[in-house]
Amino acid sequence: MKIEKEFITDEAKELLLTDSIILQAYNEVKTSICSPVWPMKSKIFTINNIEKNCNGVVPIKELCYTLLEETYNWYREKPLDVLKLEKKKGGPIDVYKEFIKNNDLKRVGMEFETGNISSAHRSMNKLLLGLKRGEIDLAVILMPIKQLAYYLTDRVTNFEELEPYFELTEGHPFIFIGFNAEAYDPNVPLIPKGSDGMSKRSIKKWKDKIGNK
Amino acid sequence: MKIEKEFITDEAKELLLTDSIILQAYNEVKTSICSPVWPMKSKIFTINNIEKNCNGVVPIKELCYTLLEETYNWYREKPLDVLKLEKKKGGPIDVYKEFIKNNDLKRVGMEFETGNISSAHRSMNKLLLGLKRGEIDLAVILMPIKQLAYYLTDRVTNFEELEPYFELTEGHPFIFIGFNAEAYDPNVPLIPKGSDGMSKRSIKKWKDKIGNK
DNA sequence: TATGGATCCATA
DNA sequence: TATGGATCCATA
Repeated sequence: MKIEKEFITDEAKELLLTDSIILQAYNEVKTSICSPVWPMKSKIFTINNIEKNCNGVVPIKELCYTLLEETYNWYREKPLDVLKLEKKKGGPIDVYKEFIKNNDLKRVGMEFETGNISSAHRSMNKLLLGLKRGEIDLAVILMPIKQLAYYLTDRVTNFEELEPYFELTEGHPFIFIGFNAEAYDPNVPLIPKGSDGMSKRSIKKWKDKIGNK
Repeated sequence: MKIEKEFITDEAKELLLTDSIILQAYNEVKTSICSPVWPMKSKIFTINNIEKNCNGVVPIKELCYTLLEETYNWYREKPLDVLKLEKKKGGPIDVYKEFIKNNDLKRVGMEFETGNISSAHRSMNKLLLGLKRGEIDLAVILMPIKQLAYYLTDRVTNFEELEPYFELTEGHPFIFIGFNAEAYDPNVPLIPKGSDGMSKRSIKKWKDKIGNK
């Protein structure tokens, strides 16, 4: 997979220039989102473009999550205190990591969005809530660009459709990343839809880490 | 239908106390959301509660829209300039009216939310964008409360599930209204799902008004 | 029961 | 093609 579009708020730009652990976080994210390949034994991600909406989305995230969790030690499903403890309502952040260096702690929350475009608004709002409440220091959303989304499940999140709303994150460190396949080819296998494509690998959840403390 | 929960930001409270046309808008909205009945010849809204998720949602909005459009002269599908003209991306606001009195113009944008809960985040974000850009002066979201939503299509918007995110609208005049059925009865007809329940009545669209100018 | 998601529909 | 929506699924 490759990164093709990006929007970085001024606050995030400033952090990337001045904070080496934030830069490390950003590099881990970029390496991870570029790691998915298709078909599985290929070196690049080639999407079947035989017709509109012909591919499912679930397996796309697989390798990215694996790298984040197993190589870079990010966690999955980190609850926000504001939702879990204070309001007792609302689910966790998709991916999360705490970076510590020289007594400086930086917490990064990320959402890998392949759900319906409306779901991306919830992801953005959740990360924004985490930023406003000071529970994370940087927010990231990963999503396909429109050109790729055309061949995925109808109405999945795409960079261009969320873009008009990026300005709602102004004043906060936020990074939006739009990824694309390296190649389009009607002869590669279709990505299965439905639960067939669901990975059975158990995920590295935040609550398991907490439980082990 | 009846109003059972409500959240009004400080800015909206202030407007309601000081601006008589905003108060009028609010009263029109309240009267309209209370107007739906079921079954159609009844005086109240009684929902079939035979089992979880047994009713569709589309016909619920019917009478509310009718009153807003035909009695109170609200319009449907008002585009925001920021989306339509500037960013050339994104759809219109669901319901809209301009109130004018003594040379004072107040524009109210509203969304009647019966889509998936994630869709309510988009509605909120769109109205917020309209407020931040100064294209509307008051935003309103209408949605079922959880108790009612339990008997509607799975995962439809409900007041309680959006509630943790209300604080993202702080600093702006925003009103959230949660409605409920007056009665629950397993013997009233189910509200049909799918397009069967879709009204064929043509709606009073903003662009038609503009076109007639 | 609660929650994020995945999928396809209807209309312009 | 673009966009809001309606519906049901999977998992905890």
